[in-house]
Amino acid sequence: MPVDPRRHRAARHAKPSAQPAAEAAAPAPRKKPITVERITDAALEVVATEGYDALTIRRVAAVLGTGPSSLYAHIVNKDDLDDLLIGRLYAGVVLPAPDPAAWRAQLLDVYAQIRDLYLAYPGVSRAALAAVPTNLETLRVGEGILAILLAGGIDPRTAGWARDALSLYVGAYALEQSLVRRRRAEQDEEWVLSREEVVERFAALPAERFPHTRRHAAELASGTGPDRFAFALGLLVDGLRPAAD
Amino acid sequence: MPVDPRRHRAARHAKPSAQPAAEAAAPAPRKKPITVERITDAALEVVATEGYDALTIRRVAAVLGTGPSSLYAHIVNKDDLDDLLIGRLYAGVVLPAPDPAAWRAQLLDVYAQIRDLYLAYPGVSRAALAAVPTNLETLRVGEGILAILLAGGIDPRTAGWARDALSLYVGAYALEQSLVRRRRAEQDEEWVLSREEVVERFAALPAERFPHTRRHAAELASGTGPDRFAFALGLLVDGLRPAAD
DNA sequence: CGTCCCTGACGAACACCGTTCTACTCAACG
DNA sequence: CGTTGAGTAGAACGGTGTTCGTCAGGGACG
Repeated sequence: MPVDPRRHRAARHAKPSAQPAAEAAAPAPRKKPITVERITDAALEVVATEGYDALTIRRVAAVLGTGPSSLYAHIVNKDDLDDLLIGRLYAGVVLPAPDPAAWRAQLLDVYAQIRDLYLAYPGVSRAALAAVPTNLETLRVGEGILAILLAGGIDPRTAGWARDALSLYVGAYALEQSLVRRRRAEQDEEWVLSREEVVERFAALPAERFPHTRRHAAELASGTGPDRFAFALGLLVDGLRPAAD
Repeated sequence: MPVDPRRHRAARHAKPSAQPAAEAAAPAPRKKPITVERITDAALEVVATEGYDALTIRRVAAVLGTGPSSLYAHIVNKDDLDDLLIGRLYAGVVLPAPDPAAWRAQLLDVYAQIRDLYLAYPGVSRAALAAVPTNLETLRVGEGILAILLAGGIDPRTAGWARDALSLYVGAYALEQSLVRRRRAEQDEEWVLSREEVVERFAALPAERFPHTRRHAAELASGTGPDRFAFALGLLVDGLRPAAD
């Protein structure tokens, strides 16, 4: 049995039943052995250049110059690869030391980091939304966000729920934004629209069925992606009131 | 050319350049011809019973007792099938007559309908998040939501952005919820956890790296899905203030 | 009535996907 | 030197979306 990648996977998650985990420091590989490290690198490269939809086992194997079956000695699954990927991504999130005076700004900053990460790797937010929540790196970021909220005087239960809501929104926002950009990139289809076209099309709707969409077409199409992002996060964050001010 | 399903697709969306669209009312099909209607029915049935992941062209064709290629005379794409699906789903959403005195409750009611729809057809929210926003049925529901917000005195631009944010959150919520339920259904894996197990695992995290997650494990795992849904929607909706009260 | 033609249905096939089976290489160890 | 076992792969299986070429059948027309 080739070391059983399931064991490696377990080590990347909150431990089910504290095992000391047999230490095995591989000392000096000679040529270029396939490692979880290199697989993750290759996967990240694929996602960065071609988007998450292009992230297939075969594509990653091709980057490493081998066949698909070679990866299965190191990863369990495609799901496992996704897990590796978002672990690596979240490892890059820098968490501020919680400052009770600036908790809102700190929160917005961390989520802006996550958003930019998602947008830099188009489509990964899909994997992030589907990720098992016990990945150690996502737990680390979650702990950091929780720390900021608690420092802001938010009670623990509310903080946990707010963290959930914010994470869900950011994931969905990035997913939609990635889809829009992809559609814009494949502009061979006629389904991509400029802002003016959207306004025009809304304004052309039958007045009796779509009076408001018609009348306010310009306002509906207004605002850039980041504007809408800031608006939604503001709504969520501003609704949080420190307990016993 | 077999009628070109692209034309049918276009008819289901906000029109790009108002064409009268040649009327062709097929009067009396004799046996059981394949229609867009029947394809949509079959697709809905598959999703309801086996989830969105099981929705494949072949699966739908099998329900109709034919091969996969037969569908391509009526639909353009798998994407088109998704479009049909969410159009049908949204057609079932009932929109209240906007009441300025009850706009918050009306808003929550409509989004609860959408949430329940998504949860009744596990995974469809993925298709909904990816849907082209010009589908006529989604436009109809969007118009209804907009009407409620405007009746509540929200200014048009804010209303549009709020509608976006709410829709994104509801979609992401339903997606995550569907995934959780699916994982719970395939409990052969050890990656499914009861609430007690989650608390236990959080409490077992290293104290120096995860102090808050550890201490507030119970609060973090508290609350049912609907609780968290209501909390997040409350946060978003309560942040909206009628202009010039 | 006979013929044509066009529309919808469909089987086969293509390229790709995740995953598994099996064989093979090759360094480490007794 | 012989054995072992971990890591590397090639081939294959069953699945996916989509396209191609064929074919039946019925309405239109001479």
